[in-house]
Amino acid sequence: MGATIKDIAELAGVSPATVSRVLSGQSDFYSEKTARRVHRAAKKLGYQKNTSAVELVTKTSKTIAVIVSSTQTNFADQIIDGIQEQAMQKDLNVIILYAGEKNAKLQKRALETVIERSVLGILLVAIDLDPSNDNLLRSANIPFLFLSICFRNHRFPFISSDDFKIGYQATTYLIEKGHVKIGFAAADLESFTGQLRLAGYRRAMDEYQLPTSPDWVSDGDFAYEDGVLAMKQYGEETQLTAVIASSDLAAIGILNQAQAFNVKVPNDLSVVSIDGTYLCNIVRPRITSVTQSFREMGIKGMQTLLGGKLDQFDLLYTGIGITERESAKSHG
Amino acid sequence: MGATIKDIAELAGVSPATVSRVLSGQSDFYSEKTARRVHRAAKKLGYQKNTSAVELVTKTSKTIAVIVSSTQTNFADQIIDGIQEQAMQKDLNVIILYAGEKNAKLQKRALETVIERSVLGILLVAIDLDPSNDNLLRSANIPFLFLSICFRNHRFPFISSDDFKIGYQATTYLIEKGHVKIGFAAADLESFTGQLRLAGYRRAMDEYQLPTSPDWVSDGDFAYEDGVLAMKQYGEETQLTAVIASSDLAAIGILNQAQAFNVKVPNDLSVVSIDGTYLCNIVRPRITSVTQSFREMGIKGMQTLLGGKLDQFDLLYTGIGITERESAKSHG
DNA sequence: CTGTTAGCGCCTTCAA
DNA sequence: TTGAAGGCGCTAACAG
Repeated sequence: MGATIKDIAELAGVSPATVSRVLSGQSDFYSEKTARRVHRAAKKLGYQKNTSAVELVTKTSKTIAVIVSSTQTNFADQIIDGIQEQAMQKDLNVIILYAGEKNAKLQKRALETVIERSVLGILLVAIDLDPSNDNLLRSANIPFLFLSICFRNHRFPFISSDDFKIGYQATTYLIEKGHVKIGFAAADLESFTGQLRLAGYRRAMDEYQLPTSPDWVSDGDFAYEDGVLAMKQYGEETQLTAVIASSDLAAIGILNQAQAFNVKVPNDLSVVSIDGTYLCNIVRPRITSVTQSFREMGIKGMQTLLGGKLDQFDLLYTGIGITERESAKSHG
Repeated sequence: MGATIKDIAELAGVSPATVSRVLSGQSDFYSEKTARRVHRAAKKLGYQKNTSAVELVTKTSKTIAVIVSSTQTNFADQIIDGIQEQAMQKDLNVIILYAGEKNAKLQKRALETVIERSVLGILLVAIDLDPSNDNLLRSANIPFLFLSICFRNHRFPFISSDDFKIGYQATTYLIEKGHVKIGFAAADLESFTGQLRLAGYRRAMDEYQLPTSPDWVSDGDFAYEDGVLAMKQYGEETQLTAVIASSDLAAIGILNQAQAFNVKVPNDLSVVSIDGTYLCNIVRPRITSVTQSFREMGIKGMQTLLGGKLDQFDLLYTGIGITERESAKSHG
């Protein structure tokens, strides 16, 4: 293939070791003169460093791996943006791998790929790791951190929004707007995230001594279709005056099905979504949301990952906040 | 770090060479018995192959790299899906890197990262490579192929939709619906893609002997805001009865600004977008689009990349088609 | 400041 | 079918 440091050494009339020192920028260990000679020779030969060789001997890599749950998670972009920003700043490379949705085999494959390459660190974005892969990840001896997902019992270190608070805040927002009958739609109730949010919703309703009904809670998977289904479940003549959607896409599903029912948002029904991605701004009516700090999640994620101490890592939540738009209004 | 084949060899009572043969599956070169022994030892030690070492000696890698222009290109997901499908099938790993939007430095960085790792092949999705990086890519001696972007004069091999045809087809569709005054909005007229589509639009208008006006063509960058701006440029009282948007997001921008103007879509104004991603289905009215075969682009991309012969590669266009939805209707 | 030497973990002849 | 030996390209002591 390409030229090696040996070729450069020959052309520049120095030893390979010197070339190595110059090229890897170990300043103070070579003279300006030889440095220039080496660089010139390298350029002339179109030299490209062989990362495999470097990593083989140094046993460290300058790339961090991001494993994402699928191509469909529309907020992952923001998290990755934050990661990239930090990587740039710290002169690290980032590679991204997809691990599908709840697919143990794909997860394993992605993990193996990055472990075999002994990356510097692994960030897992919205990955609900199959327990069969726990050991693989743990025994690799590579720092890792989960992003945008919560675990029970400190199974793994993670950074996420406080999902209980998300549910709580969305609900109190609506209650304080005068709503009493509030739906909770399209979250995956099997997931810890979904359960936390639901718990937050229930707590808020309880605190205000508002009755709830199982019919108001619809199961799903955070998807557009789940929003549509939820609205269908509530029905054309629903008694609900407000709904909390588990994601922006789910909220759009609710909006569209409401329109099909000729239920007016926000006049007949207020909708609050969770996430607050750009989608909230481009649909009409715009969607009021509990907005998560995804970009910050990426930034904090990188900082934490690189900061070490992941073993004694104690829960870090990134901020959330209500962004008011047109899809929710006061009731009564 | 982890165990090496030497450790395994010791534990299994064979030579490292044998372990290597067993683990890399060179069947016919070892007995079942030793194979079992080796595998058992490997599992016991939690062995993970050191990819750096393997690649250093074999000089080949089983991973293909995908470089994407940014996290914002919402159709890239579909292309990547297609790529992943093929990779899965051929037992290849894929890593994804972002190269920003028109950012020569980021492009260079991404290229270097993957070249240094001597990946099997490089797929560049929606990357308008800065000329300063042409040489880097070419001299790496790694097969590469551009996806979803066109080049003049065979600068690089690519697979894309036929952008001229896209412009032409969108226009004739509207003309045949009776529209005469048709806008062409929010495409980047500096890009070859934008120019081709515009040429297609003009050809169609010409063929039907329809006059056009420079005012009907708005420049932009395929973004949501460009759609909004285009509609503002056309104005509340526009004479246009139809507009072709350069992307789904741009179309949504047009929709929203039209609504702000109280211009009814499709009654007062028909809108056709280019791309046909899921966004077309979740906004109201749904958007009629010239739909591109992004997934197929990914699949064909992988096949072509791996098939070799990229030097004598002759243009391959993936299919397009009109998907009728509610945002466009007959005029007059 | 620079050259020499010895591997990193693995694959691959070559011989046995 | 297996083992021994050499080397991939690079870095890291250790001398000088």
